[in-house]
Amino acid sequence: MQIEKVYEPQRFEPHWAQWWIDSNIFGAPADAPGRVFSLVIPPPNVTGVLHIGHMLEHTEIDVTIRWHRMLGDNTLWLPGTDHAGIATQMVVARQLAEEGINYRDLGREKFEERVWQWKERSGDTIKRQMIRLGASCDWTRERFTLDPGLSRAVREVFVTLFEKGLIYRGEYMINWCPDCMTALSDLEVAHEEVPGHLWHVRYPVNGLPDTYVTVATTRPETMLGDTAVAINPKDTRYTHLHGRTVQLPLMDREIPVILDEVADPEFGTGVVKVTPAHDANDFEAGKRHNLPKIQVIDEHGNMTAAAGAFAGLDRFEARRRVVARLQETGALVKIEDYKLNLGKCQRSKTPVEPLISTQWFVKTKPLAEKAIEVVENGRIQFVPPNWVKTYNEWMYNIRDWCISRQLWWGHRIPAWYCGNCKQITVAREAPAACPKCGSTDLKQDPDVLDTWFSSGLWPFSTLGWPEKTADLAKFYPTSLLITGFDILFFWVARMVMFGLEFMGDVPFRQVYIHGLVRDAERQKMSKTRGNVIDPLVVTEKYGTDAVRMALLQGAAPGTDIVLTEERMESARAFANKIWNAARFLFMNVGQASGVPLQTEDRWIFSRLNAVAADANRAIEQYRYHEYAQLVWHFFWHEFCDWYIELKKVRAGGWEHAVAAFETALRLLHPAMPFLTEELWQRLRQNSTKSIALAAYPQFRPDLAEPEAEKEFAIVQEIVTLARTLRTENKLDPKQQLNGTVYGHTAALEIARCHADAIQKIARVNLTFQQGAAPKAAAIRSTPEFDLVLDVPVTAGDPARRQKEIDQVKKNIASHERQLSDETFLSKAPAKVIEGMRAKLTEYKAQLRKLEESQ
RNA sequence: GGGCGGUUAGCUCAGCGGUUAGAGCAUCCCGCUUACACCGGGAAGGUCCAGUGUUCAAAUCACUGACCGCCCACCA
Repeated sequence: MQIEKVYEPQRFEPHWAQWWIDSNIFGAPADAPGRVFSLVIPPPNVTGVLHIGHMLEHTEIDVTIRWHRMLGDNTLWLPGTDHAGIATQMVVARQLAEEGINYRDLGREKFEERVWQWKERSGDTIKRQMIRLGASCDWTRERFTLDPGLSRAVREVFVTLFEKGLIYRGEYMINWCPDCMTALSDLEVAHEEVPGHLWHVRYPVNGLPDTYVTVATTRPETMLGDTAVAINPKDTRYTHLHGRTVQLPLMDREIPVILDEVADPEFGTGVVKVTPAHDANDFEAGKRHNLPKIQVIDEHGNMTAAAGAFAGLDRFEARRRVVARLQETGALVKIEDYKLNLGKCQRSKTPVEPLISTQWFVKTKPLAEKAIEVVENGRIQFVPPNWVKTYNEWMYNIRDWCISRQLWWGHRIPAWYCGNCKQITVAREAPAACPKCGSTDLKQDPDVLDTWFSSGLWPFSTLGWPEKTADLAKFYPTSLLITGFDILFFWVARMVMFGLEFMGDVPFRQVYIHGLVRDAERQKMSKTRGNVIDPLVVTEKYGTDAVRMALLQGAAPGTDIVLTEERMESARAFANKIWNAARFLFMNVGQASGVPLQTEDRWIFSRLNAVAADANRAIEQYRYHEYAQLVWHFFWHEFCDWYIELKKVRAGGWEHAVAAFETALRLLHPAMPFLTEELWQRLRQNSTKSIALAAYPQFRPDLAEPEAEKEFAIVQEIVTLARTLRTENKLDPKQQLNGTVYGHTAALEIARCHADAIQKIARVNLTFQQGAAPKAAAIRSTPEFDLVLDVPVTAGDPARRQKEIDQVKKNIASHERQLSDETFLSKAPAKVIEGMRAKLTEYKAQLRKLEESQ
């Protein structure tokens, strides 16, 4: 059988990627019997191409998915993409801006057309990338959040929640991004600590000459909208102000002193200005005291007419001017440096402006209660489990969710306004006439929904809900969700709430939270840092399998993943190693078959069996790094370094080697699907179509061969010690040496059995002697035997020998100390004591040998 | 202000109560041994952040502290 010398993944990876799809290897029939495993993809945003973080996520998902498929489960990985409202709208708007077009001038319809064009391209790219990365999804079930079916689900959910009173519309203080020109949810505001100032401003008290109250503020420009100052009712310092009013500087407006808990006596002067229109706390205080709300900043972030002399100014310019004016008038008492937590728009990084606005909200408390319960009672499990705390923290302190966005790209809110009677009608489809007055002058709400509203329905909307589909019956609840912690609240939490509310069941049974991909310096990857690893580039350079393997090697639960060129290089070397092992096997297969199993054959099958047990457990527990290391170590350091090397010096029996190799390929397949498919297809000793559908190796007690493992360990030990002695004594690696093994009958018997193999591998001709070894220069000892090489007496290394003796002495001392300790003997388990005694005996024997041979 | 994670070999990380603490990469030495130089063989390298405690036994558990990340939070 011919196979090319060099591993060139680019030659076959795209081929198998396409073949898997053409052969419908990954389709999950809704009517098949048997155990089901289902997972919906965290839909990537159609904002562009996939980055390395996606590749990590998809690799982890793919390993688990392929494993389940090979276990024989009816396995579904449902792929798709998210319209990502605000993010995508910004991308396209920016693109238009580069063409010199303001997207608003284009008009809503034309703009939406442009976004759809963008979506088609981005969606295609994402799909192509995923296919190239070997993601074993069922593409016949691909979904997009704006698909008609999913849009219907959105309307159904909206209307139902509205009818239940869980969605309401009202005027509240919301986070407003003056740059994106839309309302945001609390989650879309990123708080950042920035240096700022605390300006102390004094307000004259009416009716008390030369009396002032000093307030401290970080936003002096908002004072133009002050409608009160507040003091704490318990604050005895200010009882003389009760019932009074103060004069608002710059505006010359008389505002009341109110008694309210917003004022913290401990902070600043204990007096706080109240701006109900531009601060969430003040908004609440204003409601309590029936204060007027004066909006001095508009949606563009500019000062309104109500700001008097400052009208029309940008809010930051207004701040400078207000401060300057206060200074001039002597109202500014003090400027203090102060670090403040500035809320910025997650997308545009613009400081968010708290504004009063009429928006749609989801009443989240009732939904959250159930969502907390299912995690508490274990119906949903988090891996690693510490995420439960984070999840609960958020759920217990949940606040209502502002879901309306003043954008064009997204799901239109299913509400219609009557131009005649102002009635608002919420409905699944556009009503023909106003149900209240019969007017046909109806306008749909121009706003769209928060992207996460539709993402929250993803586990069931993608399966056909609200229709009662076979898919839904078969695959909901999904088995597992694999995603990043950054969208735990945005997405995971919402899916749990919606899933419970509309399906009456959890959306998934387990959530595995993966880490972040970082660079060699542990830095987060970002475009601005210029340290991003492009999946397409590295895939082309090292092969998909190698990149997957490199990612998996770092993918320990609860940790971030460091990905470096070196790691990918070494993973590629691993692939090359397997490739060449296959090449060697193929060259020899067919030669002298019919040879019975040798010790090394029994050993490798026994090892394979043990690795199968470990690999299954590792994947099951999402210990991808462990799985990667297991197969890596097995292939390279057991199969190649020992097994093949031994096979070389045996006559024939290659069919056993091929059988072991084939099993190992199946073990490796979830990690490196392309390489394993390529080699497996070349082997083709199975009637199964693809290795992706072959059985995943399982542990079988009857395949364990402890005697063969023990026997082989002695062979390994003799060979390794012979090599050590050779290097230590600076001997030519090619020189054939003579040596003697001293030891007890059992060990000698084994050694004698494999003398020919040892002779060829270690290049030592062995003789065998019962009993202890005499003094020799080149000697190495184990508890089982001594190995002496016949080399010039001068060649030894006394320093190394002394070091070894010291180490053994130290071990003996510590063991003796332990074993003479009464408490230890009375409290430690017998197994431990026994083990320690045995060890002590061994050390003593070893020491004797070392000293005798010195 | 709360919460979560981390601190182990030069680097990146495993290990998370019982033998002399491991891996990959990097380093040093020797080898083009007829699958593979994307290779083989050998070696060197660690007071497991500090302190206190629990325990017969601690890198591993608890507490305290230091330093580094991250998340959440309406004190002006």
